[in-house]
Amino acid sequence: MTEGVHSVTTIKDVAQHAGVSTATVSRVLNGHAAPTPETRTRVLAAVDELGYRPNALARSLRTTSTKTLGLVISDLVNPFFAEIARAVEEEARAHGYCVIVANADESADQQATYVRNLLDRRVDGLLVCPATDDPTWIAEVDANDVPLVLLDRTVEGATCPVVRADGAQALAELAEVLRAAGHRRVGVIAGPADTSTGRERLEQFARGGLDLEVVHGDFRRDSGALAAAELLSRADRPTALVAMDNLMGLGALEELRRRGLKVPDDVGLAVYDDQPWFPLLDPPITVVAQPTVEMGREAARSLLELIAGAQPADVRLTARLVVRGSCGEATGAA
Amino acid sequence: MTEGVHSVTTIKDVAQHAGVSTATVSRVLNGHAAPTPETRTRVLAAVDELGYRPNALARSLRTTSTKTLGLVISDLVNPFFAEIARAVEEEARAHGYCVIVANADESADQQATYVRNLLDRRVDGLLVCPATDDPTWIAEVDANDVPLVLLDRTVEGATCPVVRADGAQALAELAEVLRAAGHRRVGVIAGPADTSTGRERLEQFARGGLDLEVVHGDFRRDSGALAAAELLSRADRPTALVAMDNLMGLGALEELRRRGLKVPDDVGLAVYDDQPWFPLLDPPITVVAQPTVEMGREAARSLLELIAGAQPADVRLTARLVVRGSCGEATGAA
DNA sequence: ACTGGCCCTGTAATCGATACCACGTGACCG
DNA sequence: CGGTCACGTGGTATCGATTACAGGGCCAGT
Repeated sequence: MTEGVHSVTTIKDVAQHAGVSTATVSRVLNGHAAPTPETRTRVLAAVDELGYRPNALARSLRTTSTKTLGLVISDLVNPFFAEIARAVEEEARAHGYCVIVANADESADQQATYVRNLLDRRVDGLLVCPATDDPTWIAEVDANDVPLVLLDRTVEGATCPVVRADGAQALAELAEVLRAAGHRRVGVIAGPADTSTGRERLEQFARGGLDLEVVHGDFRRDSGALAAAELLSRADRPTALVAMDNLMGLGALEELRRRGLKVPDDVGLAVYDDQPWFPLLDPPITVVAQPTVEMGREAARSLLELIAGAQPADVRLTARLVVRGSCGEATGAA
Repeated sequence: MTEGVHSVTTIKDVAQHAGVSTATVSRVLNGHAAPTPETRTRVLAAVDELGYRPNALARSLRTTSTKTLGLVISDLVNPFFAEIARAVEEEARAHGYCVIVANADESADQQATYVRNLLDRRVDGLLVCPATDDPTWIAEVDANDVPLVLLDRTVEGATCPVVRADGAQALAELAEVLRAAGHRRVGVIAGPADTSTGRERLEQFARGGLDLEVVHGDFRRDSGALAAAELLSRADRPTALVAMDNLMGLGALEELRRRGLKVPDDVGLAVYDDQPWFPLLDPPITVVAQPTVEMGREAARSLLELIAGAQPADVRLTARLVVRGSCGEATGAA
């Protein structure tokens, strides 16, 4: 338990202390067949006494398994992704895996760097929320034969499982709610055109048949404020705004407040992604809520299956509309 | 660049391809003295052609350095910690280090498990936001001679550097603001008594001389709602609530809304930790804002210094009061 | 009593890199 | 012209584990 001089104890020390070979120690620790109950207890006693813990690096080098998943996330400060990260981590832990979270900050470069870094560390599998459509980094993952699952967003020619939420229905309903509340011209604060979610949400919402004014943001707070500012400055200002992500929604709210515009009387508002504080606003914000926890969990499950050798199918969960009041009330004249 | 059969290329392959020894390849890749410009380019060409990337596990095993920091955080979904995590990660990256984020979920057990796991992985240093005061896990870190820095919270007999924010001044001012607004009996939703921040904030606020009703929460949302409910149900209900953490503040806000109580007329409110959406509420929430980004950055810097062999001092940043209106206006009769 | 087989254990190779040491070569100097 | 020194390079031990293989002891069967 107590080493006078601090020095990491190795399997060799344990072997010596227990009067056996390192092979035997290893066998005991890995529950392998063989060791006699008697040697077993002797080894375990030595382990305990020396406070021995196996060096994970050495072990992984030998076994080519790290029991570690890599998670590359677009933006850690985005609560949507933070929640996903947590769910992934929980599911992974339940299966004896550890997760390394890397934050790409919505940058394709940084994402590529992290993917490489995680591959270097020989993670057993990779979970990525792609920052952009650029698929070049995938080749690198494939070349290393590392299982890969895409989360939330997809990229061009991805052949790996994808886990995401489908908001088509919810966005159609949202268009209907806006129309019913008398909105005809709607300003959309869309995500980047080079992300699948950016494009899809816009496209699906466009099917609602409303007259759209579109400005693209980058899924971050400031871009939401900027986009809102631009939309609200236009000659015939839209009567409602829809932000396609919670952070841009936050930015839009800030801009509305700055301009002293009242929701929903001056301008209606809806946001993609729910947040715990949206119901606390006055009025509470109407949102498209994504099943974040399930997304994280399913993604982790898929990846673990892939690692185990199975061929999990794509997972498509459904987002749902939560009407709260920030779009105004339905008028008789629908 | 393209390997027909997927197989990881090792340094041996590169050596063979370039017609040199593995030692030379290693020297080139590590910028060591020696290699001739000519062999240099030849090796680099081979590296490029084979798409070789060194195995970080093997390298770390040999060098006993992983260029990795471990960050154990109390709760990843808490935006306060998420922001800290991001700052840590950014600072670490700037110095060529990678960060493994582990989420203890405010559980001492899970924290201990993760600390052990990170030690097993031979991180070069450890950054911990302790879940509780229990200091037993520190012995383990010390036994491995791994540099340690405590973040946000401290524990009993910690001999390592600590980075935190000092809210004494801000809390004193808050007490003054509340008093000026006519509040005398204040309900405090305090953090757990077995965390340093839980105790300190309460104690420092208590110095303000107000009549306090205290209920302890656990730094999470639900406990904030529960505590608020209890305080508001008491016979002579406090005229204001102070939540000692943003998540408990969120819970308290939800409870207030549920009861239809208006802030600040029915009950005043202040929260420890600022959040981007607090200014958007009606009224905007008065808060004690912590310098989260600086905390993360300073913690990372301290740890890196410690790793480099220096003896960084404790860092104590200051939190500041941001008065917004949720505590009511100062009345003439102060 | 001898032998075959099983069970437990130890020896040693191995994972993929780094680093120490020694060696060969060319240059420089006396 | 020979010796020394410096520099570039290769061979090999090593990091700390796992694991294939081999060997020794013991029991049972004939």
